[in-house]
Amino acid sequence: MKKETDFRNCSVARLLMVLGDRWLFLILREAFFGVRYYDRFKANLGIATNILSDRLKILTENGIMEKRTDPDDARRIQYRLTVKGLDLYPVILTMMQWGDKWLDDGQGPPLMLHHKTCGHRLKPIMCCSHCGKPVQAQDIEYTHRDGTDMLNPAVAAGKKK
Amino acid sequence: MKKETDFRNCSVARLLMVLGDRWLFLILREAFFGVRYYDRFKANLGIATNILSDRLKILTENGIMEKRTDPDDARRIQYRLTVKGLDLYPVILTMMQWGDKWLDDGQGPPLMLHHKTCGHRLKPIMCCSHCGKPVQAQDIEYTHRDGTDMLNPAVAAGKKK
DNA sequence: AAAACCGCTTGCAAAATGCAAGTTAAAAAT
DNA sequence: ATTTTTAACTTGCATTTTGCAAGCGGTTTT
Repeated sequence: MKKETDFRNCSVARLLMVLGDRWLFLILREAFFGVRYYDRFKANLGIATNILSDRLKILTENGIMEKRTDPDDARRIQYRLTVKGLDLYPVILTMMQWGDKWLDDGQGPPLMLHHKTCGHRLKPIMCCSHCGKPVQAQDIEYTHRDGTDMLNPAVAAGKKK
Repeated sequence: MKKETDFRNCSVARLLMVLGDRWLFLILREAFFGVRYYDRFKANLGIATNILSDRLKILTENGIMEKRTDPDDARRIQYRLTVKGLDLYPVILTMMQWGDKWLDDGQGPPLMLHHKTCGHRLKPIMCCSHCGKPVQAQDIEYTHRDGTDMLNPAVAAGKKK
């Protein structure tokens, strides 16, 4: 995929230009589980060292993770999620939920989430911050800020071809 | 990435084994915007034809989209999201939101969402279905169904190394 | 001082990608 | 009725990306 492509000036595309790789998401998943060290990422994911260092570089260069030398051992480097990185949690959660629902092996979800705040098992749902109702694809309309037609970006809104 | 890898029996990893590619997500984005035809996906994304047909094949083989011949023109094939595919909406939405927030070009979000149900601009948030509060990474605890330690999967839960 | 360990880098073979050209079947135009 | 156009691919090939193995340079332990 060419980096210079505009992709209809869309935030999904922008995210994918940074995170469009399986390994990146898997590293993030590990990070959300609390993993912080190179060798642990490597061991848990079975990822090749060159790929791992490349991906960690991408994540740090994009401000999603940050490097920190371990105060107890100067050889070790901590990789930690930044605020920007922590903000990716809903993406990982929604992925997990879809996998739980549609890629089940018949034994139920591999991982259970517990919501410490309320003490119950977490079932996350996407809600409208205004009305509080769950969000569904068919309830949403789109408007592009530059007036582009969503279905045919070559045609400006309101103008007929 | 090797397909046979288990990846700690995680739903995120399972999803990524199917959807671990930029193009797949971009095709899905188009589909959620209402795009249904091969030539429109091609034109809107600027994707090579062999890649597009390959990705559409992956999506249909995995039950995320389905092919349907157009009743008005037997040459044309409609690609539509299945229920399983529509269920990926929260993933796309959370991606969009993160991009809006962290990859802003200073002009605000490229795309505005309007919630038809309540008539207001949509700002989706992840909530706990039980207590209704927004979900944050630090409020969640994990338990693996097979007792695996999240940080070190080689160690069973409760056992010290 | 020697050995072990951590986080890489390098070399190279294999796979994935992107472009252009060709193919098949249906529909529209002549 | 025949030719032309259109839609959705497929194929060939050069370029790029990936993945494995081996090596390397600091830091800590022995």
